[in-house]
Amino acid sequence: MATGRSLVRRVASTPWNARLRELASQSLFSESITLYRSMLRSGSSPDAFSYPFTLKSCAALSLPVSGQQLHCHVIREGCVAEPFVLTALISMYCKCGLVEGARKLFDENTQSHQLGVCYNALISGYTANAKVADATCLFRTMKERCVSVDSVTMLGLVPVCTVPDYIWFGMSLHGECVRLGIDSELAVLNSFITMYMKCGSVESGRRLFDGVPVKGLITWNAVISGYAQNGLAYDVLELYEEMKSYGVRPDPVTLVSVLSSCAHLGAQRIGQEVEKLVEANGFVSNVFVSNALISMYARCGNLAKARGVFDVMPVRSLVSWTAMIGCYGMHGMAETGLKLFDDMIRNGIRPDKTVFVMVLSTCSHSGLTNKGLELFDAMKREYKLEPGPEHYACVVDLLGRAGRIDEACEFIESMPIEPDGAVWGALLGACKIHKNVDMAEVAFAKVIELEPMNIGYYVLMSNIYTDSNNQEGIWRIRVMMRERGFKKEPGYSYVEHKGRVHLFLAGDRSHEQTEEVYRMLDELETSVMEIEGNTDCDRCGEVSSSTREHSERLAVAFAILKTSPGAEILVIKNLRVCEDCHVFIKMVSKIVDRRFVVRDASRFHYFEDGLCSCKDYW
DNA sequence: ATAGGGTTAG
Repeated sequence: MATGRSLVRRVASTPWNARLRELASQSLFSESITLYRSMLRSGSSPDAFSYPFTLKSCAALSLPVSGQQLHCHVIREGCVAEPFVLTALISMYCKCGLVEGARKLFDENTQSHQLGVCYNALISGYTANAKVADATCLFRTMKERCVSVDSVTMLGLVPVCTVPDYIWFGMSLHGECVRLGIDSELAVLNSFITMYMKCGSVESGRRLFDGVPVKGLITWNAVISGYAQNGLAYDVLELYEEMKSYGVRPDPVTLVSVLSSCAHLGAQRIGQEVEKLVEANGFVSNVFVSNALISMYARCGNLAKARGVFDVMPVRSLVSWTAMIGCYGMHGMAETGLKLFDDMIRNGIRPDKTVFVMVLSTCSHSGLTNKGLELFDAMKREYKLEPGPEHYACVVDLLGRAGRIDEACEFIESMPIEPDGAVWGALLGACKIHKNVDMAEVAFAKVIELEPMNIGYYVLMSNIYTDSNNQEGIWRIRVMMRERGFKKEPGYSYVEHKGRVHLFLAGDRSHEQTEEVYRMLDELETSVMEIEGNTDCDRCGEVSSSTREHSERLAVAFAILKTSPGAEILVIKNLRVCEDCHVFIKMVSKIVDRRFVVRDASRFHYFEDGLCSCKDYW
């Protein structure tokens, strides 16, 4: 081809270049690569003006082979030294995940050492490929060589500061931007807002956001997704409304965060509104959006709709399968979930660690002990995945629930990695179910060493002592808790009503209809043969308040008051529904003849006609 | 004429 081509009369490349540029600027990347190919076929030879566009297309589509081919052409045409071409090549290698190749190019062409854009391309390449040390190191080199740092350098560098350890570095960068006078550029502000949010400094991020005079869509998205990532689902919905009131139109990124917050809060009505918007704007083909829809419907208890979204997706990602499988697990439908897992494998999708967490916990919730152990084995042997602490915790849970406590202990001892709090916590939970006080004390000592501030474990241990009538033990736990000075009760529940989410806290009286809610609660309690008690509730963490004021009861009472007879009631609880409340809701479902769906931290409970879907309450 | 950049899920 090459020799043949040189015989063909060379045609001026300018019209080709203009078209290449047009396509690339419209993000029609594969079209631009096709055009480049026909350009070669027609006998016109590309020049230094053709490559940047074509390389950019390879970068955008992550096509390393085509990119390297282009690199060869560049060498043949002798224009590697051309700054625009060199930078485009470096960027292409980075975007295709070949950072070493990019670095080699950078080192070999020393003229790039004075070009800020080359540093910028390489730094953002390091950042995108999680090479934090290389990124910061190159930034230092850049300054040593007196190459000027600009806002694009910052945009490439700031995203490395997304772990709390790097927040100081991030703040120093912020200071540097002020000195350079680029701290008011919108993109720079956006990247710092994101940085603070990802480090968990939600207030700092919000303060920066409030100070931005003209906010862009990404500015709004940065805070909305930051709230979502920090579990502030309520604030997400609030800010989303505010954003719309300013006339800013949400994009798929916004809607993904909003949907995930609806999932969190059980706000199906709001989620459905978002789905309408998704359809109206043609975002249905966006995999992120569809995955978020699946998870929203699943976590709102609407399995059929979740499956409906899943079934019509033209392209499913691993995340789509994982969300769907996890959703069957939460609903106690282990068979369907495991069948879907098999389907996934048959479809040639390689499982990852997360999907294994889903299938393993599905097995343990449904008592499929051996099936779970089999899968754990297959994970290591067949799929060559290194189990993490979360997988070990699942296996301990699997063995523990089945009453195989000794095996669970041996398993922990044989672990090649250090067990974390969740592993010992799973053992502690098993000891509660099977009333093994001695082992519980061992597990408890370990677990509070690893997670001293997790209140749930203290409550669990206290309840194990309660079950065995060990007054001294109960007292000891109380003292420990007092010493550690636990603050307010973290138990809360949500109910959605008329497109608004109502939040209830244990013993809380700040809800606008508190009077009515408590009256209804009293009424229900008179009807139910109430088990009075001030015992600490197992795992639900709502300590030292009477169980009769637990958040899920307030939510139930409110929902009965507000919704029409016959309507199903969905209550979301952040922790676990305690035994007392479980019994209470069961009885209420008979008295008021309503169906209750309660989603707690790990699964769904269905209450109807005095019965509950789960035999064993967790 | 041409290069480098910010937000997204289980």
